[in-house]
Amino acid sequence: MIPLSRIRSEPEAVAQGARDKGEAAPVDMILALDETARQARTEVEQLRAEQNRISKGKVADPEQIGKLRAMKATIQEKERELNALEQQIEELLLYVPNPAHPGVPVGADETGNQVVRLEGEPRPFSFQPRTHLELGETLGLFDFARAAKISGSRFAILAGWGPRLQRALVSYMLDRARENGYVELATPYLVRREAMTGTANLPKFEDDAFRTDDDLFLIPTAEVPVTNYYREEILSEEQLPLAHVAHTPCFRKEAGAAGKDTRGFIRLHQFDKVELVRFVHPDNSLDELEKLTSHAESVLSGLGLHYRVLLMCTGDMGFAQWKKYDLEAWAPGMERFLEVSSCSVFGDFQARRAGIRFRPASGKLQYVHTLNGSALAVPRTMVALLETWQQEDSTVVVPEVLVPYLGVDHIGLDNVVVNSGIGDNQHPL
RNA sequence: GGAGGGAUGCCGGAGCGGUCGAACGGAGCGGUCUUGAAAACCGUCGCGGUGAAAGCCGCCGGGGGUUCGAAUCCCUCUCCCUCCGCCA
Repeated sequence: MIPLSRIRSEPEAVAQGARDKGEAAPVDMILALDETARQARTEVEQLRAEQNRISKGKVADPEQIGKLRAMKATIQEKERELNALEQQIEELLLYVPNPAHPGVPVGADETGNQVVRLEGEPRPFSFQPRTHLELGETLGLFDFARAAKISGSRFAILAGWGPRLQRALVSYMLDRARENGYVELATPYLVRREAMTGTANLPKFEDDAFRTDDDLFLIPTAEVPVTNYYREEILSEEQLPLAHVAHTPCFRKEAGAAGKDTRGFIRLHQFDKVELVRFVHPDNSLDELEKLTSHAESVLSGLGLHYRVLLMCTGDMGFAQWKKYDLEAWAPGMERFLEVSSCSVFGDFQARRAGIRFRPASGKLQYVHTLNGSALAVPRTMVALLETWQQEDSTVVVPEVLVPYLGVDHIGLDNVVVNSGIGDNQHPL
């Protein structure tokens, strides 16, 4: 949340920051309401001061009591007006986006993003690499038809080696994060409205989330429960930076993306993700973003995947982000880069909404800065992995770091996992 | 689901209609002492708004009400705890 004081002191910068992101900030409306509210506040406070002065100590004089009684009615009325104004301002403030850091390139859409670096080598192929869908067909990893039967489109069922590969990836990612100093949390997948507001998924993006009858929301990312972990708390300066990792499913309506990636494993209503979250001192949050990004990257390089790092431009970085990198892994079968991670720093934007502060050695309480990044989104990582490490016979070599987790060094036709016994219902081979 | 109890500053914990922004303890900060540290002692110490400052205003879980006056009384919401029931 952008504090009202900042909107007063630099309204044009805030408005421009919004425009750069392709959004409209209700800055003028806020300023107008604020002007009215300030006048009302002065009036109320003066009346209050008067009231306090008179009623200091016990009041016995009936004349005074009569006067106070009259004042009370006036104050109550004015105060009601003031409260209404303040509430409107608060509500509008929630719709003001976080202006990007000055170092972020201004751009309208993904064409404005900058490739910061390219890492690893695309693996050379002596044959035409297949897509993960073809590989999955051969190896019996996915079952989209039955997923649709049960849950509709954009859901996936993993089968055989599929779920095992997912578990291996998740374990690897979590262990990686722990090595990098992140304390693991296992969180609820349903959260309250306040938590969604804290990370700025609400109020503006309510349509993107699944909501229950009890006004709980299925988390769109572990960012929500983990960032809100320290909600309304005052941390000590020595605790910073705090780093947490969580593996959760993520639920997204993705209403805006209709018609894009409608089939397969790339865009799902539910997918697994390992998320890194950092709570840091405001003085070094930009350095912390580099650190966080490198932690996410270490998973990709560990898996031997070719990837690129993009600095997102203003128009493609989102409502709350201050600066953001995307990590995209190369999928040789599909011949495209897949977004497997977004690493962002939010400044104090989320901390203000969630009330996460710390006590500096001297001076007033300050808001922490928050960061988060996927490390990584599991399905797309799996796609890049399968497509990268496939062999000509459609088997897949398991990257060395995953072998201890998976227990085999390749996924193939010889060791494919099938049902057996009565009522045998084999996956496609 | 049923019956009770509770929510106070960074933390613990008093307060139960007026001088309470809140006793007391701990933590923190400043100091005395010490070669240094610990202990002990002294002092300081809630958050936010507004203001150059003095000050003024608000805040005792959220919202509403009673009253000249509410942390204290009433209503309501949220959360936590205890007991019973149900349940993986």
